[in-house]
Amino acid sequence: MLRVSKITDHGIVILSNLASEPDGSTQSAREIAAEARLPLPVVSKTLKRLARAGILESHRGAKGGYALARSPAEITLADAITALEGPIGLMECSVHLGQCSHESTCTIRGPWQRVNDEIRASLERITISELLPTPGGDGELIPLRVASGDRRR
Amino acid sequence: MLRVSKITDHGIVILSNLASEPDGSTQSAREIAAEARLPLPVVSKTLKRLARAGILESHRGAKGGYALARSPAEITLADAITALEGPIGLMECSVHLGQCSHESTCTIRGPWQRVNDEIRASLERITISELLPTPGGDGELIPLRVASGDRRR
DNA sequence: TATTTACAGTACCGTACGGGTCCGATATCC
DNA sequence: GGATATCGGACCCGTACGGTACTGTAAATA
Ligand code: FES
Ligand code: FES
Repeated sequence: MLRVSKITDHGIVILSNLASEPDGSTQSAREIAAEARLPLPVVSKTLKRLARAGILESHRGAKGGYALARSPAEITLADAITALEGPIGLMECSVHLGQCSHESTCTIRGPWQRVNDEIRASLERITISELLPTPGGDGELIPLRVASGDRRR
Repeated sequence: MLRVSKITDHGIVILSNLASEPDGSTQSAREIAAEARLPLPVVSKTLKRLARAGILESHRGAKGGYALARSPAEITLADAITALEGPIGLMECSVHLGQCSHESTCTIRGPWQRVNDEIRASLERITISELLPTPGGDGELIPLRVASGDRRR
């Protein structure tokens, strides 16, 4: 299905929730889980990964919690995905060579690489702040800048 | 990693190999496996899926085998991926609603959908024939039409 | 028609990863 | 300094899927 992993899914939701808070505010894992209506362990694990990748700041102890390490407009979807499930690579050989059993006979590596780059570029274009409803109006969504005219099937 | 499944990976390689044969020619699963240097069972399963999806024609019995059901230029990557691993949907809720536990509180569905559409559009733009080396020159690759200027990180 | 070839479908197995639990480390507050 | 709250890391478990094997069925050939 070309799906991002479940944990990434959760992570994006969490990030967008955090981004809609006044900036710099820290929330505990428990609060975040409640807001996202997700089980605490899952949220906790997700937060840990995001913190380790430097997307979130973590503060321990009482009154501790997590906060965005930088502005939502500076966090791209590619950042989040990479942090949560590793480098973006559609195929095994997209991430580093020598994986596909026999690159010698395979002529499609180059073209695949371009597809990969194109998709990564798409994901790098979108930031967390673009996922939020507009601060003023409720429910209204910021329109995305789509790369080219969208062509449905 | 935002990876396509392994079977899709194999499928694309197989399709590109078939596409480089003179068109209409059928090859047995055994031959195809030999050419792709992949274990026969894996290739066999992959071919079955592609045939069921109508991308390949299968012919049983002696002298049977598989052949492309249509021109390589008419088979997009999206077709192949959909055939091999189901509909393209980055998140659970991208494919059909009512999956994400609580769509009511989730504000990011709309934007995500656009990201999904954009990526699917990319995959629909690329055909199998574009993965092949140019028929005349050896090793030279047909340049892809990238959607927009590629911006590396 | 008998035989051979090769695809079709089903069922089975092992690993990988999402999901969950537990204990240790650290900062705040009394 | 003790108590409490919260994050960090290691470990365990169940499911899902890639990989495999087996049996059935259709087509070609003699
Ligand atoms: S598919 Fe990976 S090198 Fe060919
Ligand atoms: S509805 Fe699926 S992430 Fe919100």
